Amino acid sequence: MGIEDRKQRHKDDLKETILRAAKELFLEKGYEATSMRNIAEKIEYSAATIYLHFKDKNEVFYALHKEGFRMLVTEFRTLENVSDPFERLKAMGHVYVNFAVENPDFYQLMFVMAQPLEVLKLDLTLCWDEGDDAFRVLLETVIECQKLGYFKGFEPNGFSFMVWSTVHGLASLRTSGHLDHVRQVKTQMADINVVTKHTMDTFMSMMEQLK
Amino acid sequence: MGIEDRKQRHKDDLKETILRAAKELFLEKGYEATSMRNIAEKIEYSAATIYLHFKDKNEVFYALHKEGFRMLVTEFRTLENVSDPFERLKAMGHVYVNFAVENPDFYQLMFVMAQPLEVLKLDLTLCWDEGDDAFRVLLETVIECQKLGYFKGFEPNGFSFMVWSTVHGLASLRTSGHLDHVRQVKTQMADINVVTKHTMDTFMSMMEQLK
DNA sequence: TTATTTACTGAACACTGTTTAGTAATCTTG
DNA sequence: CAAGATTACTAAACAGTGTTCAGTAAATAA
Repeated sequence: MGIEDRKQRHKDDLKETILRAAKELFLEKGYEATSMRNIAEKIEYSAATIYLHFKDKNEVFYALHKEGFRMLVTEFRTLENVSDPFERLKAMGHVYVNFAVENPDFYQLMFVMAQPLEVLKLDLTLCWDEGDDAFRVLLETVIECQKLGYFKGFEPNGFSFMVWSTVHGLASLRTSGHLDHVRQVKTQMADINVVTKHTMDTFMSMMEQLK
Repeated sequence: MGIEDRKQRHKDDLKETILRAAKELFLEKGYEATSMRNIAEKIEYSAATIYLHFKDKNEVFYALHKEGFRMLVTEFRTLENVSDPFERLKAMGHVYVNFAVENPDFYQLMFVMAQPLEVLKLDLTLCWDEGDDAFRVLLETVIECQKLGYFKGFEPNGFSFMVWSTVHGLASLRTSGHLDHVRQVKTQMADINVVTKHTMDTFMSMMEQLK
């Protein structure tokens, strides 16, 4: 029995071990399809043990939610050395959509799923700190662009929300499969990556014309 | 074969009764939280009976999915008498977002949830006919706008995908609560409806400048 | 040495979607 | 009319779910 085997080995941070296993399973099979027993089995503990470290399945979810934002913000940080703010804005768009495509479950976790109300109210400041960071980076980039003459006459908050909507909308339609469906039925475009890029490029060149 | 007709009618009645009950429960408690037994209980049949009319829970879902699109397309049709295509495009945006705000579960059902792959492959043409209709209406409006000099030099498919992304992104961030969260933390805007409208107006006036 | 705390688990509870074997009632046919 | 076939339906079971809780063995403290 695996449980007996495990007792022979020494234990370090069990909470972290649970998160690593949960992350792997979530990214592999999705949130709904991963059971607490699956996670427990993977780390050779009983399911009940997870409840000693996390209130419920949602709390495991939110720990990873936070980690997802750290990943995204880290990727955004690598763009800090792109000096031209409009080029940076374009790069941010691509990083955002690529992140969604490469980590669809994390993306779902972070931006698509509606937050259960209790957690939203209690952890409001806690669990979205990194998300707010990401928005702040966007807003600052928009303001920088405006200093260079882009988006003249637009209120920066509204403009940032609009950019976020477009990029998030594209990421969401892309990862849900709806974009691909309409591509197949309505267009002659070769594959989903072409459509994604084409849509993004259309938006970027639209913004470029607002110089 | 009047008797055959009557039998078929009775069968259709029950199928419709199931859908009405499922719709009420889905809109009230959401898809995941509604069980087949819940639906059965509501109409005072056994759960197994539902499986005589629908292959599985997903098929109930897709029947309503289709109905949601019929509702949205119906709302779009009322805009056909708006003669100016750019005004019509703006109105479509508002109808779309309002639909999402007023029917968040239907919206989730139609645009947010990732389609289970089997159904996507089998029912591809069937279950999204109305969705494709909605996209076609958008595409035609974009083309009409271009005839009036808007969006010059943009490929209409890509432009339509971009418009859809933005409007869907706004609807999705709005209904998930993320938009409201960032509003609270980052802006001084009064309430979520103001932000939603402001974001939409920003996008519309951006498009207007492409004349 | 004894008492207490810690770390963990097996089993149970109340659910879930789905299948199947079976039952009554109705319809068809000899 | 009687017997067989068809229909409409269901109770019960299966294998799974998230979660709780009583209980246990080991480590630590008194």
